[in-house]
Amino acid sequence: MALAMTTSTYSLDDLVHRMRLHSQLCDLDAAAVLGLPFAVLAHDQFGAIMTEGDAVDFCFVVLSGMVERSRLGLDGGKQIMAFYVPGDPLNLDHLFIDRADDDLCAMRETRLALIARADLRQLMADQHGVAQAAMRIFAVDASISREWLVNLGQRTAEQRIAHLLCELQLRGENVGADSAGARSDRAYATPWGVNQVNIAEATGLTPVHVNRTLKAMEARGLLRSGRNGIAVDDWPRLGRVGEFDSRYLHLGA
Amino acid sequence: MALAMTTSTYSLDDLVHRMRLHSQLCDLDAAAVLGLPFAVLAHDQFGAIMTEGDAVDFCFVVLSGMVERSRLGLDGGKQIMAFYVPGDPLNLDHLFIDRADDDLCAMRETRLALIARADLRQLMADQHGVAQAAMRIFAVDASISREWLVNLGQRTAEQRIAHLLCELQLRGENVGADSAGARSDRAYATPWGVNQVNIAEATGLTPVHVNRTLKAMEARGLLRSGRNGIAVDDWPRLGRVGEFDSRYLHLGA
DNA sequence: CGAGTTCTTGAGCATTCTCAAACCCTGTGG
DNA sequence: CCACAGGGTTTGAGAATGCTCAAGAACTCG
Repeated sequence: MALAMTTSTYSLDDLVHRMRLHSQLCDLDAAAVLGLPFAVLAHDQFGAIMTEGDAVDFCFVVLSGMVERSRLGLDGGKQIMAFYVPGDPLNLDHLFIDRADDDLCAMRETRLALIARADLRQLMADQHGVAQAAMRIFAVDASISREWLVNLGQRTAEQRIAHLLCELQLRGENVGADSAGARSDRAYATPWGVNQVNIAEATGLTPVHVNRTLKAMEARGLLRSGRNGIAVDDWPRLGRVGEFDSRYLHLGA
Repeated sequence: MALAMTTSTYSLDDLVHRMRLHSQLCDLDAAAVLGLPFAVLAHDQFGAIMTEGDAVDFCFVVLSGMVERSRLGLDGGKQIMAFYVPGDPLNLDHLFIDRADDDLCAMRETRLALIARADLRQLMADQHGVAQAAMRIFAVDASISREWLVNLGQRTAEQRIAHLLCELQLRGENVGADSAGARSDRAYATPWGVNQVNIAEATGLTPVHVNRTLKAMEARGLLRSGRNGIAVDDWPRLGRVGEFDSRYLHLGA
C-alpha cells in the first residue's frame, strides 16, 4: 500500500478548481473545502486503492497522478469505466453507498487526499454551496460514463480512440488553476501514463487493434504515436473524427 | 406531448418502494414523499419527454409504462443508456444540472409524475432520510450505467443480451409493493414493450444480429423468442451465460 | 383487405479478435 | 561495458464475430 503523511505540503486547491469548473463557489465555500482535514496516501503504479466489495469510510481526491476505475469480467477482461485526474474526487458515491462497486487503481505514481466521510458530509450539510458543487461533480461524472456508453456502443475503433483522447486532453487542460501555463504543450495527450493497453481497456478494444488503429491514424496525419505517448497537432480535426462534442463534460461554468 | 391531469388517481407508492429497495426509510419520510404535490403527464409510445439541451424544471417519476434514456450519434445511431420502470425517477441529475444531457422517451403508453424541482429540493433539505434515499438511487443508477459499460465493452452479443434480460427481469420483479404477486409469470421478460430493436439500441448491436442471436439462444434452449416477447424458464442459467451478478443493482436493503 | 410494425432469413463483407513472435527502449547487474 | 530482463509497442496471418443490404413473413389494427 502506502504511507500516510503530514498534510502541510499538499492542498485541495485542485478540488476547488474542479468544483469551479461546474459551479459558482463563493469564497466562503472554497475556504471551507480547503479547510477540510485530510491525510495523504501515496501509491505506486498499479497500486490498488480499493477493490469491489470493500467497505469504505473515506472519500478520496486525486492530488497528483492518475487513477482508473475498472470492473473485471469473469473471463479476465478488464473494462476501465473512468479516469480520474488531479482535483477529481474518486468516490463520491461512497457518501451514499457503503460497499465499493468497482476497483480503483493508480495508473502511475499517485497521491491521494483521504477525507473522512463524516467530515465531508458535515461540510455539505453546513455549506449548501459545497453540497451543490459536489453533487454537480457527481452528476457530471455520470454524464461522462453515459458518453462512454455511446462510445462503446456506437463508434468505430478509430472514433473511440479519437473521442477518448479528446476527453483526456480537455480534462487534462482543465486541471489546476494554472492550467494554461502548466500544460502549455498542447500537442501531447499522454504524458499521463496512459498507454495503449489502457486505451484498449477503456475503449473495449484489444491492445493489438488499438495499436493498428493508432498507426492507421498516424498514416492519415491525425496524430503521432510512439513510445513517448501520443501527439496531436490538430485537435479540432481529431474531435470531428471522434464525434467529440464537449458539452457532456459541462465545463462551461 | 400530452395533458396534465388531476393527481387523485395516482400515487408515488412505487417511488417509495424503489427507495426502500436501497435504503431504510422511516414512516415519516415515506409519508413526506407520498405527500409531494405532483402533476401527471400521459405519453403515447415514442413520446419525447425531453431532448438534449432542454432546460428542465421538474423531476419526473415513472408511474406506469417504460422510458428510455438515449443519446444520438451523428451518423444516426441511437444508444440507449438506461431503462426506467415504474417507481424510477428519470432525472435526479436535474436537481444539480440545468440542461438535459440526453433524450428521454416513452417506450410505450406511459404516465409520469412531475414534481417541481423546488419542492423536491425542499423536501430533501427537510427530511434527511429522503435526501439520502434519493442520492442512493442516483448512485445506484450510476452503478448500473457502469455495468452497461462492461456489457458493451467486454461481452459477446449473446452475453450482452442475456445480461440485459436478467437486469430487466430483476428490476421488473421489484417494481411496486405487490411485486411477487403482480408479475407472477416469472418466465416472460418482455411484456414491457421492449422489442428487438430496443435491445439492439441498448446493447450496441444491430437489430438483425440481435434477432439471429436470440434464435441461436433459442436453439440452445436458453429462452424462447417470438412476437409475444421473450420467455425464459431458467433464469439462473441465463444469468450464468451473461455473467450476471446482481450486486451492482444494490437491491439487498 | 391493406397498411404498418416487428420479426425472420439470406448472402457477402468488414471490422475486430486471437495467437504468436519480434522489436525497441530503459534500467540493472555482472 | 555488455548481457539481460521487462514493459510497452509493432507486425503478421488466419479466423470470427457482427454488419450491410435486401427482401420476405407474420401478426395487428383500422
